[in-house]
Amino acid sequence: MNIKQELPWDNPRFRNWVAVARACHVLERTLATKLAPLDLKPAQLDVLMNLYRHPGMSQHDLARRLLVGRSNITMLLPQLEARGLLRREGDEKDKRVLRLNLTEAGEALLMRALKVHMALIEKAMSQSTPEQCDMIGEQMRKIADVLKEA
Amino acid sequence: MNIKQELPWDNPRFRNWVAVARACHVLERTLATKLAPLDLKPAQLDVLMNLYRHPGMSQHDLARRLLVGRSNITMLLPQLEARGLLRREGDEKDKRVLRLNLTEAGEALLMRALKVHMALIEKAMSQSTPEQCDMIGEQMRKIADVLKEA
DNA sequence: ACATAATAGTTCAAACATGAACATTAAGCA
DNA sequence: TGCTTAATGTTCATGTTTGAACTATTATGT
Repeated sequence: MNIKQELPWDNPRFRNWVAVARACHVLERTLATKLAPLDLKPAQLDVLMNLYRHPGMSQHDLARRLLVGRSNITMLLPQLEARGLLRREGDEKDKRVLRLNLTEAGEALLMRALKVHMALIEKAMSQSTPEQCDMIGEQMRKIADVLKEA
Repeated sequence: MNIKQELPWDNPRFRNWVAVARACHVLERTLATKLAPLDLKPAQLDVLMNLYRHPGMSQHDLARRLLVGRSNITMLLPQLEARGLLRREGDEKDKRVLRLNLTEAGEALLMRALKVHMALIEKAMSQSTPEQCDMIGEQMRKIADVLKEA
């Protein structure tokens, strides 16, 4: 009955996932400090990125994409709207939903922030070959899919 | 001068890292709900795990391992100590530091939580071959190293 | 030895995320 | 139609995380 042999730390999957979580954490914190000069938080950058790629999103859609609660979005958007980075306009057909769009200023700030974000990711992933990098992305997408049904 | 061609979304490294971040986020949220019956948060589990592996740690060491501020530890520990999961004892040599150790109850709860955590990770990583899994861990450790100097 | 630096931990206020309860609007169905 | 159910977004109370200022203790340098 050797308990230690059954410990997670002896399990490669466990050890390797811990490494993933740590890398994520470190990159997130680093991004936060690098974005500070732009007065942007990582969460806010996520919002801008998603609105750029999916103009006219509703708040609910945005919340689901960001994997956060709807109330979080409600608290997050007014700051960005007040800074003139995005617009919230009521949908004509469905008076419940608010359509979200970036402003010019929002796009401009996004582009500056993306340079920072991109540089950081380049630095982080520069150790991996393209094949390794693609494989990682592929596995991670599978993981997200598997866990969605959990 | 096609701006779109330079966008991060066309860059494999960027796209693949986004997948990593999403997978982490999903697993973290899932873990939180699965740990709820034990009245344990992921952050608290991290504390117990680190104290199990490194008995007698100081709060400062713990904070650095968890990539978190020292004040966070100060806020976090009293809850766990009040539940009898760990002990904080002053160091004899250096009266500034508090040495942290799990109690029996702490270890017992940790073992139960680890079963949950382990099962979740097994499920998530079951899609990857052992070779892929090891490669992912290796790359992630490199990333964490590279970013520490940033 | 003594003044200065650095370190460990705490406190506090502010920012942030969360989930439940709520109002408004839309959809489904008898 | 009218009634019930579902969906969108907001509000609010709670708990968490953070960073800066603070106290107490140890290290360093002259």
